[in-house]
Amino acid sequence: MAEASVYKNPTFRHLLAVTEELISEKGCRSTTLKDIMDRTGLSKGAIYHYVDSKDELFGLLLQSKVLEFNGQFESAVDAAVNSGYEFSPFEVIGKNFALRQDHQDAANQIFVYLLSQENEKVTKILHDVYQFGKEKGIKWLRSGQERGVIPSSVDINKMAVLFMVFSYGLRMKNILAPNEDTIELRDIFKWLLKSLT
Amino acid sequence: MAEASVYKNPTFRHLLAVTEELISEKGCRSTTLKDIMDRTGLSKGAIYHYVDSKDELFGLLLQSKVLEFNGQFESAVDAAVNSGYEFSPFEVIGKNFALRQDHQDAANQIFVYLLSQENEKVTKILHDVYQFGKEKGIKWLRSGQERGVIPSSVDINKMAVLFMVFSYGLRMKNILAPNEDTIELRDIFKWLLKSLT
Amino acid sequence: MAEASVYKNPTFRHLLAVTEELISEKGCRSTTLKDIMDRTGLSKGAIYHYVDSKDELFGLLLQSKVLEFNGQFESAVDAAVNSGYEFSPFEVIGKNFALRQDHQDAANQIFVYLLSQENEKVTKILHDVYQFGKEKGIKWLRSGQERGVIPSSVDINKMAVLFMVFSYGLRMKNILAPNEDTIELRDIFKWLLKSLT
Amino acid sequence: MAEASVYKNPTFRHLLAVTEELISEKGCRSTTLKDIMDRTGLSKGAIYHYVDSKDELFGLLLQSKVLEFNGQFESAVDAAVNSGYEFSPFEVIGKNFALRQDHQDAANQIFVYLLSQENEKVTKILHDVYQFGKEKGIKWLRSGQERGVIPSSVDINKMAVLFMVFSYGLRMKNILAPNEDTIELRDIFKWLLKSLT
DNA sequence: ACCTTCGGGACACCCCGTTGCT
DNA sequence: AGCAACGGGGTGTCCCGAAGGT
Repeated sequence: MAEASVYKNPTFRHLLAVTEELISEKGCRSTTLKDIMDRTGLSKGAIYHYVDSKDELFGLLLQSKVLEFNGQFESAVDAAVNSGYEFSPFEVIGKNFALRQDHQDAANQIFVYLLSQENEKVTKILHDVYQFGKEKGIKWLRSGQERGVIPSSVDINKMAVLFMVFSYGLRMKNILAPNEDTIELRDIFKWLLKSLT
Repeated sequence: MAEASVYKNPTFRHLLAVTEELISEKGCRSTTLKDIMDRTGLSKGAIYHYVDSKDELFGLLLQSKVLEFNGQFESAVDAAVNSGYEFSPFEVIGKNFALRQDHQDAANQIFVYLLSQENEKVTKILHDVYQFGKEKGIKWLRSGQERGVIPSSVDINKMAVLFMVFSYGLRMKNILAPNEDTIELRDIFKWLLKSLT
Repeated sequence: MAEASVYKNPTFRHLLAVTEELISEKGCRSTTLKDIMDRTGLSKGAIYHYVDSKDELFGLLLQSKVLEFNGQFESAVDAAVNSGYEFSPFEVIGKNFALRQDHQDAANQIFVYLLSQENEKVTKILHDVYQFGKEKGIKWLRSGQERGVIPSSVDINKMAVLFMVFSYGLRMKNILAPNEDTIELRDIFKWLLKSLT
Repeated sequence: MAEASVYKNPTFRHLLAVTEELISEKGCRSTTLKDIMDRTGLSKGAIYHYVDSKDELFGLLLQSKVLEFNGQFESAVDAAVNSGYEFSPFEVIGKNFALRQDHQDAANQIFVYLLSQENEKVTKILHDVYQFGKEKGIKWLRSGQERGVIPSSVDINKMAVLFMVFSYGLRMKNILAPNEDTIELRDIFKWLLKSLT
């Protein structure tokens, strides 16, 4: 998950912002290059100067959102730790889960859209996003262990993977059956904790 | 999940079979109508006589695979029950999980592909597939309860939904990171057992 | 050089006619698909229904012109034979040479344009056109031999190939240096006659 | 055919060398500016600093090859003259013909490619190349006349033009029907000599 | 002089879906 | 039940220009 430097370029940032807007409005499949051209004011050549394909554009947008989310996450953890308040990991991670369940969120839409992708670059981005989430989870779990909230017997790595699996599964469920069978986060936590001790 | 009668038509069955082949070979996105036309020998008009869009074709193929899988599942349960042997639900459900993790499987590819879909018909099919899986899970859990393998305190419905979420999540994980963090079936069984008590 | 039947379709004939017009006006490279669409009133899809690529369209146009020219040639020979007049082969072949030297002629432009082509279909068409010309030459030479105008010692096949080479060479020269070193038809006749004895 | 001085610049020479390589490998049409950029390591701007268009680049490459060939030709003639050996024009000119028949040769490919060109600069280069070849032929024929190998009655200019026409024609034939109807050089010489005396 | 980054737009081709005829 | 003909939108490739840095 490197080369975040690209995201500094104002034209490129604009390109990403517009793309995100459009995806939120009309979804990935319906967002055409022409739409992007029209709203950014950029030409096809300009866009293809920054990316190699529409899918890569979507992929980079996803990556940027993940990167951005990471910043928020880190700040939240730091704040919780430094404030001296009781460390409440469930709130932070809960937000993460909540976001992941928001079907309209552009990042989620892109994620799902890119899953059926053969493109190598995109595959790499997707894999990076997964790794990134897992590592973040590990970090958070470890922090919980240090504070005694999570039993030290728990296999952190396995637990993190399980978190990811559930997180992704929830996303899918929310697409398939948005308003039925709402799952409470506390149920999942209960389940996971029980399973892992 | 009705109108399975359509699947009787030999031309349509041929159409589905060819489509499945192609998807297994090249993936959903790369499978074009032209490919299908060439290999079936059918013209565009003939294909559109059976379906309204390519996505619907994919959707119906997915549905047919689910229906087919159901038959196998029911037989397995019946066989286990009638054989007088110890009821071994984990084997059956394990197969299900295993299948869902097979990234090459056409049904899985279609499922993922159709997730990023706006089409109403397709949404319905996807929802049906979800419901179908959930109901199957409920049936299986209830059967377990009746035999005393599963404690009666378990909320069958909630548990079935959890299973679905977990199943879908595994599928995603397998696409994103196929060879890392492999989750063993035995681990899954362990968790399931623990969570059920 | 088969499947002349395609040329019966009125839409396709129109397509060819318009393409020929455009090439005569602006040359091959400058004739775009949009030009053809605009003037034929056909859509992109309609055009690609008949041909697989622009180059193939050009190739088929060339083929049709050669076919058409053949008809004229055959008639001319028949007329000469049947009229009882002295057989004057040079006039007919002379016309051929003259046509080949006309740089503006669409067929010539296409021919030159397609020479730098990798496309397999196009290569085949070009080769067919060559063969076709050679065979026509052979026929004509043989007919001359039967009438005693051409000595029987002449190697008909070799001579036909020489004619082709010469014909193509003239075409090139006319593109490269249109107004210099003009080669008079009478000179060509003189050479041909001398070389034949 | 002036300004050979440009060819001294090492970057430009590199540019030409790479372009020649690529054309030999993939042909003119398939050789894109991007290919050239990638292999030279030069940027678009750098390339356009030396040439005004891709066609001009190809044209200059052709010119450089012709210039280079000329050096070899002159040396060969001088060597033949000075060595005191019997002047053997057929060998030298034969090499020329042989080269022209090599379809893979980059110079030939470019030549054919540029024929269908409207660009003024390119037209000029092509014309120059023609003139250059003709003059070389005249020089050689005159030398042959002085030595009595060629009858003095032959119109040198006309003969040179005929040579060019045949040379170009052979090139075309070789593209169209590479392995059929191989023409022996001696046949052409025989024919030309007969025709011109 | 030499080279780069950024940007523009024309173009070819692919691909899905519709229509009317048999 | 099946098909040829057709429409037209979408993507990515490609050549090139402009502005500016070294």
